[in-house]
Amino acid sequence: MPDKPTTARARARTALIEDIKDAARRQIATEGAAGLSVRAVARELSLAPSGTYRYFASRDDLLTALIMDGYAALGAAVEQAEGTCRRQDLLGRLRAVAGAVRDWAVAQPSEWALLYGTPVHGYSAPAETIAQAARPSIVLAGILDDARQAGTATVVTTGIDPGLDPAMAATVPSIADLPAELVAQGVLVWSS
Amino acid sequence: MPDKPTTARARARTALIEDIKDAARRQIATEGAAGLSVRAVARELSLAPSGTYRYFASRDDLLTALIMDGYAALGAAVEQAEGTCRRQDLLGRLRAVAGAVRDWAVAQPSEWALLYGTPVHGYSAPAETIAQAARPSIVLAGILDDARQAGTATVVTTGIDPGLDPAMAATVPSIADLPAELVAQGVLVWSS
DNA sequence: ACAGATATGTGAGCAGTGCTCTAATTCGTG
DNA sequence: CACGAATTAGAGCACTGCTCACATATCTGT
Repeated sequence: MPDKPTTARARARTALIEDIKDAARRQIATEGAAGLSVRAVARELSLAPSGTYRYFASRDDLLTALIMDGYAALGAAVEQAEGTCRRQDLLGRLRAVAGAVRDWAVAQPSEWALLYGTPVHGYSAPAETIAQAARPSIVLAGILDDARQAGTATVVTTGIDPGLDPAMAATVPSIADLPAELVAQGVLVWSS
Repeated sequence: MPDKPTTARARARTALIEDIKDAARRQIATEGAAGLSVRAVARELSLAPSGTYRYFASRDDLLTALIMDGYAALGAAVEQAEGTCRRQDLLGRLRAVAGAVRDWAVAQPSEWALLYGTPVHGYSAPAETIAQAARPSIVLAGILDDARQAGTATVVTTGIDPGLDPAMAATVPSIADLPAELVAQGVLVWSS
């Protein structure tokens, strides 16, 4: 919760942080996540390369911030889409979630690649990202939970070989179907 | 068909090329594709950084060679696996192909990521790679063709939403099932 | 067997990268 | 107004991909 009467310097700081992230996003869209250059961002904003380190401790930190923003945006989109459906309409909620993911992915391909593409370098997601990253899965779990309580667990269970994902299948037998659907969409998207 | 009486220099060349690729593969396995460093492989082989450029014109060229090798190996594995099945055993051939892909992917995760992960930087696959890349798909197409001729085209068509892949579905209506299966496996693999 | 052509390896050097550190400047507050 | 804190600039280190001129080893035609 940001205080309203913030000092001019603080406002400048948050604004510059946003500028940096925007420039970085722009650069990622054209050069790819691996081509993100702190110096290039600095150039685009006409400030010294070392200046950016006052706002992001490292290139990976910047990347993490972008990823967090991405997960938050995707999570919000998914939650919003699912919220338009009646709670009993399980299949509708499922389709809404899948559609939201797909729409978001095609609308922002570079962001999608950032979230679900092959990890960069030796980058490992910090702990604080998983909370945001889990949001779509939480929505999903909610639907499946309602489905199980309704006794229609196998509502859309397809012919996917159950042995494919032993871990998931063991915990929640009916979880394999939608991930497959999402995954198919995702791959279609980031492969084009 | 390599001539047997090759000159000593030529043999040294091909050997060194193989050494370079091996070192690069090793490095990719630990650092990721983005962390491939020409200088590092040069160090590992105790030769001058510029020396490597006698064998690969650029870092991207090296990467391309590794990708080609990967596709060739995967294609060979798929073809070999499918070859062990009787031609009439369509479902068996399908499972053989899917299993071969999965086994290969788990056995060489870094190679798999190299082939089907998010593209690196601004790297675009040269034309000569597509021939190798198509080999698994060709095997697949062969099975599906046999299936169609046998009149059992919908042998394993699952509940996957046909609208997901309009292009593919339009050309070959029954092609959507196995790719989904493969894709699910692939994502499971490279995400771990 | 001996030139001459050719392939190979070396080292310096350019432009770029992430990141650190020190010095100078600007800004907010007592 | 003056002091302390946040911000910026700039130099510098170690690394990257890549080019070039030069020396060396190897193959080839006579």
